[in-house]
Amino acid sequence: MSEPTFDKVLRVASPESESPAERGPVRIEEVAKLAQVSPITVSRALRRPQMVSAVRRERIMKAVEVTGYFSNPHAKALKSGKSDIVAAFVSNILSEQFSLAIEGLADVLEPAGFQVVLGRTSYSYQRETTLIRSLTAMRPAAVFITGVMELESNRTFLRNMGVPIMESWALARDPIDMLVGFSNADGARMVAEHFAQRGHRKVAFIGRSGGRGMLRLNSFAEHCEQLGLELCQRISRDTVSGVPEGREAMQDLLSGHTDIEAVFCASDLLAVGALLEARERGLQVPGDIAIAGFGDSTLAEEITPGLTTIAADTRGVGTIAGQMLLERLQGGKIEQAIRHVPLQLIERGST
Amino acid sequence: MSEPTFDKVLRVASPESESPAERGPVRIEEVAKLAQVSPITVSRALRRPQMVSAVRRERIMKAVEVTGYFSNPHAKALKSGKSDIVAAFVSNILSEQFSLAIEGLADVLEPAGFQVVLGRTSYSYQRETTLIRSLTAMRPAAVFITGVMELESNRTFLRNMGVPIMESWALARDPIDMLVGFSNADGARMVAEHFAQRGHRKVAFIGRSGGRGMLRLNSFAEHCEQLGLELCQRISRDTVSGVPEGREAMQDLLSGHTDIEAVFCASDLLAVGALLEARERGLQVPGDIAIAGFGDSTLAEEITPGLTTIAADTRGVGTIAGQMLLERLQGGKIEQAIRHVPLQLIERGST
DNA sequence: TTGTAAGCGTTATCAG
DNA sequence: CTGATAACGCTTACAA
Repeated sequence: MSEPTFDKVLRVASPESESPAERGPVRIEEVAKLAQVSPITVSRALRRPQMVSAVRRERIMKAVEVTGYFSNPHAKALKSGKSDIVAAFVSNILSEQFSLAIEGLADVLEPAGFQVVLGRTSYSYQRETTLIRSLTAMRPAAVFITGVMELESNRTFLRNMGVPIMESWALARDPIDMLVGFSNADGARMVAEHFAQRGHRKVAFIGRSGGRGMLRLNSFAEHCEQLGLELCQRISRDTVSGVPEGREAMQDLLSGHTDIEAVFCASDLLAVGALLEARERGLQVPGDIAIAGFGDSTLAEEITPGLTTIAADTRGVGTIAGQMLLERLQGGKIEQAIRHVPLQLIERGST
Repeated sequence: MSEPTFDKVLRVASPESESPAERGPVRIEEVAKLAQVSPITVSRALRRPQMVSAVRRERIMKAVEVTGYFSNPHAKALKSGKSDIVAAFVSNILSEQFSLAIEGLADVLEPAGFQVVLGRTSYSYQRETTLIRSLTAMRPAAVFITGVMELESNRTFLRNMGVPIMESWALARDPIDMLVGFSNADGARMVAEHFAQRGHRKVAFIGRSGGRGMLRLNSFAEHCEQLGLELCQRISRDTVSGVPEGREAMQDLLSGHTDIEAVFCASDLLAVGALLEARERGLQVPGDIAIAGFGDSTLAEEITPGLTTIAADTRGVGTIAGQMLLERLQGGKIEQAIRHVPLQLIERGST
């Protein structure tokens, strides 16, 4: 292998007034000495400024500035039994939708002084259980979950922590504590109605056999029946929902019934796979077969033809979750523990 | 708004042998009492098992099991001055490439008992500086950065922390401590060579005006000259590199020179935007104009025609970073502080 | 409004 | 190899 070429990377000079040569972290005592008060007064000035007289408060703030003091979160957490960490459980950090929710959450919580710490459950109960142990060891101030905790033992464990817990995504009836989500059932209904409006009769479903996939299938099946649609085939897999899986599922579908008019895929990635496969086999989309997805990923917009899909405001889920958690963290009460975020059917070229 | 439909969400019964009704976290003292040793022996048995006799070690491990003890990370960090946290600075958690690197990093570090904590710098020096303060307050065991720290003051600050620091992505010459990256310059060279091979003469560039965009432009320009290609137009923007920006840039490009044969876009998203715009204006890709990107996002593969692009093993960057950090964390020495990850040109339909 | 005293749970240090 | 002791930096409880 030839010698790689180095990149000339930008370097930016320090702005004025930088911290003097670091000689280890500054402790509260140092600030106290400089401000001529006791350490506890510094602590108070920083946490509840109104508890300290204006004169001292100003002296303290100046001293904090000068020394570059930053409270040691471990000492704080050890003494108070509670940290400024909000633990967020995410099944898959590569998911655009989950990442958006985390962004929304962090955008609300970070300005309030909380640190969002991500834990990856990787869709595994084993990982989830391990993770709960290690994250709760950090004495988080609150917990957010992109999804619903399924294992009863983990639900109990979280409940017993005594901190605000926010589940999300599916609109489940009995959250551990609070929940913000959209109704998978409603989304599936919208697709069934859309297919019916378009005059399709013979339809099919592609999705995962568990979790959200199942929720979407059940509702889709139910509403197809109500609307007089014939659900000819249901392809449920136990695997990940990716583009390749969508292709495979479409192959299976087309090798069976050849008169399917519309397919509902429980995720956009599956739908994209299905769409690519259909077109490669010479089928017109939506002429020969209409395809709808779920999730409104960027892919749905960029692909040709655009993918009709169910859009959820996933960043909004994170934002609302953050606001509710913050309210509780600041001592407030939440009257409505379950918040519903409506879905929307986005019509594009694929149906 | 009509009443939303609730989802019937899966619940899974607890497996056998669950922790008994939680009555607050277990402390090391409790374990010690049960195992009939002193707390410090428990601590040792957990951290350096070989320092404790086999008999006691077993008694202790059993007691840990029975009580469900999990060491309090705050007490540990407070006393030892070092936590099990690895701080990871990411400019954008929505980026597929960065997320992959984080996955790779966490996959290596988590099994070794470290917690990867993400901080979002959002491409802002301000945010980055604030974040460094709050993350270093956690006394991380190591630091990972998706990118290179540019501000000199922040570089100094990190260096002074005295923990392993890993920068990444660009192949810069003088890292704070360690670095794993690929050569942006090499990637741009590959594209120039590819265009030359294809017989193109009049080429253009679209990218960001700073950071990686600039690196790629400089190298591209240099190699175009060497290869006898004419770099007719360079469109550099100061904004985000998204699909809409790619469209706009392509509009600008086409409103100027109309005889451009090939365009190198410094990111896949820009390239996708450019590609969509070109096709909507009735141009054949690659017949009328060839387009190449950088990054090999999933989009590059799924779009029609497939996007020729420079692929980097970004998960590999995270994995290697994790391995090197781990080596250092376990007391080892790293002889080669800079690791080069080769790039690869993926030929698809767009060129 | 401010300060004193004590201790959160762990581990470094030193003694045995 | 094991244990007693003290201390990490902060905040709760109480007192002034």
